[in-house]
Amino acid sequence: MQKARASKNSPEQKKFPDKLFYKIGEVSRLTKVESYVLRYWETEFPFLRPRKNKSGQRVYIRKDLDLILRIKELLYDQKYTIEGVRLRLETEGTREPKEVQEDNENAAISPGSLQYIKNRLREILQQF
Amino acid sequence: MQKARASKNSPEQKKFPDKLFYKIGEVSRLTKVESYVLRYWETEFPFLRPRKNKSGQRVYIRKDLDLILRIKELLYDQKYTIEGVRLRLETEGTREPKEVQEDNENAAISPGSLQYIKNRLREILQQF
DNA sequence: GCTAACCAAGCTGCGCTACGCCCCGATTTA
DNA sequence: TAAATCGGGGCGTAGCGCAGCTTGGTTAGC
Repeated sequence: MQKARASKNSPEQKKFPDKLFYKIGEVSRLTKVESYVLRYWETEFPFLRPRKNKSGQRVYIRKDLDLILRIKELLYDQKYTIEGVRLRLETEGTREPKEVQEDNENAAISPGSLQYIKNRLREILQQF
Repeated sequence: MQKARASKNSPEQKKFPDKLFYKIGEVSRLTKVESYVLRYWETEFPFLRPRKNKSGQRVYIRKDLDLILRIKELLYDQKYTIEGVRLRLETEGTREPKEVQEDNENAAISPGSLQYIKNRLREILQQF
């Protein structure tokens, strides 16, 4: 009952101070991701491109923070590659979980024929 | 109506020749994964460890082929890291083990000979 | 004086890949 | 039937290339 995957109004949202803009240092502290990693991610994720102010400093907004946390989770917890994260986040709006039900194990001898079994037995014996 | 009969051999299943054992070269051809990659995966995925026959050659079974295709999809399509695939497959296996129903289709075979063959089969399988 | 920007170069280890030797099984020869 | 030959796998391991940071150097704003 505690958490339901950090959505729009989850209590976890509270941990970010209520301000409109964040500089890279703040973002780094809040998300526990080093500044240089944030700068690097920018080169890898086209959808993580904060604006810059007059003097060229990055200006992050709340949405960026959520995105950063999501990337962090996919990369470090779920262990996707950067490309995997990119793929996944780009197609995330497309809600299609693709539930592929695994087949059961039908490995063994099922068809009811003595001849069938004997053939398989020979096959096995050839292994030796 | 016809689904009752088609359950065991779904269309996808047909792509593998119907045999019990495969050598690494065959597996490589069937799954389109190089032999040396298969050997490498063995060092990374504890659940992909084919038996070896007397001469030390790997002996894969059908279940391994399915597993290999699954790994391939996670690695190359979804772009997980190897560790990510491992995590995912290890927790995925914690589903329902699915009770295996068996031995009720043997009516046509004379009970005596079937039992003999099964015993012999087990005996052989122990050799691996 | 701290923080940020940019760029280049360096580092680590993941995920193969190449290499050299060995063995199996089919065919030939005796 | 056995022995000999031989080519196409199969084996394990060392080496390699690049993904993903990480560091260092320099310049500039608050």
